[in-house]
Amino acid sequence: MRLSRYFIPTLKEAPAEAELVSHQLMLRAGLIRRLGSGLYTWLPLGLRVLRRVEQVIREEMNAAGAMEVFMPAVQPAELWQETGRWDVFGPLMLRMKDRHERDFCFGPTHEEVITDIARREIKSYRQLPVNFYQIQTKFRDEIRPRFGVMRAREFSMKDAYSFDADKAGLAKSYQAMFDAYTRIFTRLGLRFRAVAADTGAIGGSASHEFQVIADSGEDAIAYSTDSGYAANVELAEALAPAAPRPAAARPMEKVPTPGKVRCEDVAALLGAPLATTVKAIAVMHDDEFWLLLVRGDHTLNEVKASKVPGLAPFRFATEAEIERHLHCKPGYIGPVGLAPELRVVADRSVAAMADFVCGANEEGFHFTGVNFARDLPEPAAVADLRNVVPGDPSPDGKGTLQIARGIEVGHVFALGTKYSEAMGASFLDEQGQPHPPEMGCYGIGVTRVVGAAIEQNYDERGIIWPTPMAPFQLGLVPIGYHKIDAVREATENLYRQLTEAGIEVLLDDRAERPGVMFADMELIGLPHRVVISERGLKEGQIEYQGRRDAAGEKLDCRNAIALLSERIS
RNA sequence: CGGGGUGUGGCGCAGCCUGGUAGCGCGUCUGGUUUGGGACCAGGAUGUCGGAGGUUCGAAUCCUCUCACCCCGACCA
Repeated sequence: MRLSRYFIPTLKEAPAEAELVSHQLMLRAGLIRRLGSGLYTWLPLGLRVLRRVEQVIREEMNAAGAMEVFMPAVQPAELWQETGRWDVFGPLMLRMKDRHERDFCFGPTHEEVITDIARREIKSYRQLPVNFYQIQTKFRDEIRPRFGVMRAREFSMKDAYSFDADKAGLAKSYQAMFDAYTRIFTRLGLRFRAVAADTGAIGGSASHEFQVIADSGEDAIAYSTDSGYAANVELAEALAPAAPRPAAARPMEKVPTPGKVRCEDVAALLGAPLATTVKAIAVMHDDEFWLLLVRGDHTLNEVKASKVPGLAPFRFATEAEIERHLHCKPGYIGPVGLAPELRVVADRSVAAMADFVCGANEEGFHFTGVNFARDLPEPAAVADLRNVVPGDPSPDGKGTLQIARGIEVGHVFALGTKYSEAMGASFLDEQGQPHPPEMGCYGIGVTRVVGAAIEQNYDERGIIWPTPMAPFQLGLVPIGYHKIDAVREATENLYRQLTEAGIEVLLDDRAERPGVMFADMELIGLPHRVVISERGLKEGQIEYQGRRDAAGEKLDCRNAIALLSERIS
């Protein structure tokens, strides 16, 4: 490709709208342009990268036995009403009406559509197992689109759906996808980790997220220092403290804490460690008022809280509700002296505390030296309610946990029969008995992968593409292309030979100064660069430099093609 | 949805407080000189100052409404 006839609108300065490095670089390198909030046009260079990612995905999905299909982006509401998700999805789903006033949505996902195919077409166990995938544009009306293509509203996703005759088959299909994903992200040159993930309200037997490790990631993942354990913090279990609760040693006292609303402030005022305080979090389940207790230095994990029997779905209580039930303003509430009908759930670490500090249910006062059994009843329920923190013991008993940030680029999910049952899909087994197929679904955020790759691979000069994703393999930079015949001839010669060798070359044949060409080439991040100059040609040499190399290296013109082919393949 | 902020040429910004009819850098176009790290000189083009309404002799500037975009929050007892 000749740069003079190609379209790569690079920018010296990053537009103010971009905060994340990958977003800035994608704009500066001329990969994308924003159309509206969470909506991006992929320009030619960006699209080439996207196609590269898709290619790797297709190869590995096909190798894993999945078959590509292409489903409609726009879906009729009736399908979603069958599974009840027309109402469940809420404002995240973009809805529209056709000329007949029929309801449609722009598909945020495709379980309903593929299950509709399955119930029409899959009638016999002989047709199983089967796995369909597509690469499709999805739309999710995110609360807050941000970070460019990382959290866009319209985005490209590879989604696959497996159908099996039984749970053992599903486990196999799931593993096959897990392995395929591992190969895909490995081939793409990403540093990633598969982590156990929450199965959420959907249930199911297994779920893993594939997280690209990056400080800018929106997800927190916990991993063990000494074992393979890794899980999304939403899911990572906080074990109960190993030591039993100490005996009460101090009397309960009410102390004035005016204006001290946060645990940190109360602890500082009293000169007590934060870990000796307890915060009470008021939540509502319908009309029931619940108090959740976590240690002052811990934070509530809402996913875990929603797994407490009887609590889901819950929301945080309003100030008025808190005053009605506790006769006290938020900031001073606590578990002592509660009306018996109020429900209290203590985190495991709170249940092991003695002589702790908590709100006195009286504005401006806290209690110190509080003890279960003596000053208040033992908590009605004890559960794992908190987010793990670095240094917690690993749930598998090996080592301690550390926390890293990750960008979720893939998610595999064992669904079971939720959708097949809801939509009446069934097949006949060997005995002629009908069963709903066991389903799995498997997603990869294709557009997000591009952003995530940049987050992991850039320097002060620009992008550094992992080779399998690079839009071109090699950039050819002639110095004096338009002035010096020898340079132009050598360049054209090399360009032709490299192209014939199957290497994708971007030739910078613009009449630009060398500095501009170098800067642009580094910004767009091609892995290999060759410079051709008059002075080099006189020595019979050209100059090669890898994008990560500190300096160039001279190659003899006569065997340059062979040497370059070797490096690039 | 709540809070904050920003909309001025393709990009980055100044001007606004204290009204007088728009400016800087980059980019872009033309000519010339340059040519191994984002050149220099000269000349040029590009703005309904997000939109609507109002105040005023006069509005980018003041007022009202509105739209778009960005950031933060939604972990709080």
